[in-house]
Amino acid sequence: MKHKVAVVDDHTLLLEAIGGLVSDFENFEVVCLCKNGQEFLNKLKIPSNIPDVVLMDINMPLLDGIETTAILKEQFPKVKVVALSVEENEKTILKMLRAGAKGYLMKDTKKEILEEALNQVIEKGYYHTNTISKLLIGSLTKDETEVELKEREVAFIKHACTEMTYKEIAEKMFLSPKTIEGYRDSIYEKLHLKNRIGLVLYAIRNGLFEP
Amino acid sequence: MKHKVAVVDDHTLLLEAIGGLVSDFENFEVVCLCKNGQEFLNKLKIPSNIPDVVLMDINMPLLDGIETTAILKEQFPKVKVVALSVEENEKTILKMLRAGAKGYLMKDTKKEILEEALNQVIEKGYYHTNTISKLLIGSLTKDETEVELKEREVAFIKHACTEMTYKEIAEKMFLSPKTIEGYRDSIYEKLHLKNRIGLVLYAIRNGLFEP
DNA sequence: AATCGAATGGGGGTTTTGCCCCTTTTTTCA
DNA sequence: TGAAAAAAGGGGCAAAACCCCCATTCGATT
Repeated sequence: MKHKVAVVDDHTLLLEAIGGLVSDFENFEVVCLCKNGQEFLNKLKIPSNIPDVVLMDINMPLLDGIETTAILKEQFPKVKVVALSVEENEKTILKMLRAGAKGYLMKDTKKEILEEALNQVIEKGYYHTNTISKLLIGSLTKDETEVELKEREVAFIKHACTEMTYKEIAEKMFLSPKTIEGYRDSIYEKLHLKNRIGLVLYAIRNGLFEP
Repeated sequence: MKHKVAVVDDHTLLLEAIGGLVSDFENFEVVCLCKNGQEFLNKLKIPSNIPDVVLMDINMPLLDGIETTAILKEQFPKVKVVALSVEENEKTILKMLRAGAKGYLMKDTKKEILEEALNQVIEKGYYHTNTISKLLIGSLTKDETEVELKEREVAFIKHACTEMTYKEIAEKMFLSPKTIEGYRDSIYEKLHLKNRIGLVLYAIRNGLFEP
């Protein structure tokens, strides 16, 4: 019997194209094509839609791949998730793996590798390329002090990614300029930043701000 | 007789998947799958590889879609290019169209639309969605004063997208800090920027700097 | 030869930032 | 309830950024 595969990706063309690719594989059949996590989770209410493996994009509207994977892990722990992404940064990949993804395929994967990955996920429960394995090992040694930012700090950072001065940001946030400077100083220390340019780049690289 | 299609995309999986999709279309056959513009242009030396239509990604290593399209337009003006991209900014789309692309497909295209686009490009010579048409019209009314940046200014901007001070940038570029300030001032005026944050955002949004 | 315009560099000013120190108020929690 | 820890706010200072106007050099134009 063929293993069931679902594909979740907001880019319709890729969704259909990858679906087509998978349906050519001998051991697999496509049971579900969805444009985002929300739609996918809804479809799982019909048992015949429940797949063995999900090929999941990370950046999606409504419900992204990381959240979807986390919810899936709770509600359907047997369903394996293979992340399928087009250039992501290290932190995002790690988040996805922590959320419970059993595999991670990069953009430049051949279809034979995709088939191999699906087979391995079914048989061994996971599939990781060398690149991802190294990243995982690296993440263990790296100081995982997981700097966390407060709600107000994140709001401030978003404002800092504009041409406003701190005084203007203070007005926008109904706070004293001195408080804003306080946010800035503590953020700089936590994140080892030297100036506002560094802060803007941090915000962009970590998805706090979309340029 | 079937029309010949080439697909050029650095993401192997997408390349193969889209190739698979196209080869299912009735009027089309895939003659060429390439990972970048360089490889594609090389393959055209063999006449049987010359396609009627090229589905071309924009962001590629070695030779990107815009340059490839421009070269193709010179050497093989009969070959139609349809850009196929995953989230690009307005300016990039316009550059691609100016380079000679006859169509532009966005990420969320259904395969029926892809087939329709290919057919129309063959028959009418072009295919544009409403979104692109509006963008084209908008680009005509918009003040196309095409602010152009000098070579040195672009180099400076790239350095400005780091935590370096202007003095440090000056050292890196073997120039006086005052010259750097001069670059900055003239750029701010040309682009109507208020401060360095604005410059960084401009650089990112216009592809001068990859965050 | 005179002129123009770039590219480069400078003087001097104000504003904004970055970085110390500190106090008051509010929240949390043992 | 009382201590501790936050959040919010403040003073002051040096560095950096911003914004003027101006000088020199050098190659291209006419």
